[in-house]
Amino acid sequence: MSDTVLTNVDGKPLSQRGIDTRRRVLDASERVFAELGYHEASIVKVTEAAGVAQGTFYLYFDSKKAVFDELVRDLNRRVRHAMKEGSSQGKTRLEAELLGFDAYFRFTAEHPALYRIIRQAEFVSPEMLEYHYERLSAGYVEALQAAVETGEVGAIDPEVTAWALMGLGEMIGMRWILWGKGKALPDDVWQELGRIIRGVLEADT
Amino acid sequence: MSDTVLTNVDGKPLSQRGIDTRRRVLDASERVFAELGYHEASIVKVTEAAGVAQGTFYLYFDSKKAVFDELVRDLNRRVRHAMKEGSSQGKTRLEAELLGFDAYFRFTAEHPALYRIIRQAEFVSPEMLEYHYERLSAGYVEALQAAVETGEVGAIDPEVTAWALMGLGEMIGMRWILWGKGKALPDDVWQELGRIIRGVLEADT
DNA sequence: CCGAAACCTGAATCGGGTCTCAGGTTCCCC
DNA sequence: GGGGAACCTGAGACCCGATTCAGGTTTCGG
Repeated sequence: MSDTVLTNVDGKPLSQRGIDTRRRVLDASERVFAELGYHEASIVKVTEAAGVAQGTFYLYFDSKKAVFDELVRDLNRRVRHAMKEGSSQGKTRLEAELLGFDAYFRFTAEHPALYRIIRQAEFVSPEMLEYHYERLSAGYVEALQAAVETGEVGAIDPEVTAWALMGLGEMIGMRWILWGKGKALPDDVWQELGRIIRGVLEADT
Repeated sequence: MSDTVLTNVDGKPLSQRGIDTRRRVLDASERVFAELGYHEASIVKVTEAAGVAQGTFYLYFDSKKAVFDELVRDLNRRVRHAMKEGSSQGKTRLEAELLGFDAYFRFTAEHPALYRIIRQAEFVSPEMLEYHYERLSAGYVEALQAAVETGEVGAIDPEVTAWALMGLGEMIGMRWILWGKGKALPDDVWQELGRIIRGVLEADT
């Protein structure tokens, strides 16, 4: 994790003013891409939302796709951070897993852009789609692997289990957070999700 | 399920020749949309792939979005049919579930268009995205509900469980079928998936 | 074999998108 | 308070796409 210096398209480092403008454009991109989707989100709309001229966009990003890729990286970093933060409070693997899910759902509620942008990546930037899921699953795998090694959970396959948990969380999040009214998981759904995750972490006896 | 008569855009029934041409355009759409994505898939490319002129497209479909919607309905009908077919051979709920997954993975291997088109629906046609998942989950719910009622599985919530299974299947399918080389689930992954599904169907003791 | 219905054609219309660039403006150090 | 570096502007060059439509071709019952 090296801190990379922000640069303009020519590779020159930015002044504080440049850094701020770049951030404004990136944030505006998140909003506009999330609301309209990649293709409907024109550079005109993004720059309007950011309050800058069209040309300014190209001072900081090579292309429309480049800002999309960066958005994926940015959101990915942020969810993983939120999830790690949440799960770190857990005393057992199961508790940690549930807290991680909770953090994930909260993040989803606050940043629907995550879903909406990832969905588009399939065609806009397939490599970023893989990047996102690979990194997300890596976090799970690591934690599950550790839990297997300490004997806290039985003989499960961390890789397959990680992807299963990820898929299950994504779908539940879509159904109850994204499509739901309250922007939070209803209690009974949360209960049931607990049961399911418990089942998933249970090795054959 | 009423058989609907195929018509041109004015609502007139088609002759056999018309039916064939319409089908050619729809099939070409599936191929082109799956390969290039909705936005890159121009009507020019679709009609070229179908071997007809651009105008012909509009004899059978109102718009580019209309053919997309129909594609979703078509693929949805076909996966559900394949899954029902597969799971109906199962003697127990678990066995049926596994056979359903197997059918789903086979379908995915043969029709990657399913994933690729559904992903796009988020922005192209949100109502079709919901349509797809709602109908898919409905199949699960019905079967799970029945199994709960006969006491074959314990006190699980069919709705939440259905969406969890769906999400898990989708993610595993993406990772090992769509991204994988062999277009089939490796044995060890399949084993592990069995364990996971078993866990998901297990009510609290 | 004729006439109308059904089908097919593809150039043209119209709208809109990304990215460039020549010309300002602001900042900041000396 | 002057000057160069960094930053910003927005009109327009250039490209591409969905949809239409006036005119041709095929089919088929009688």
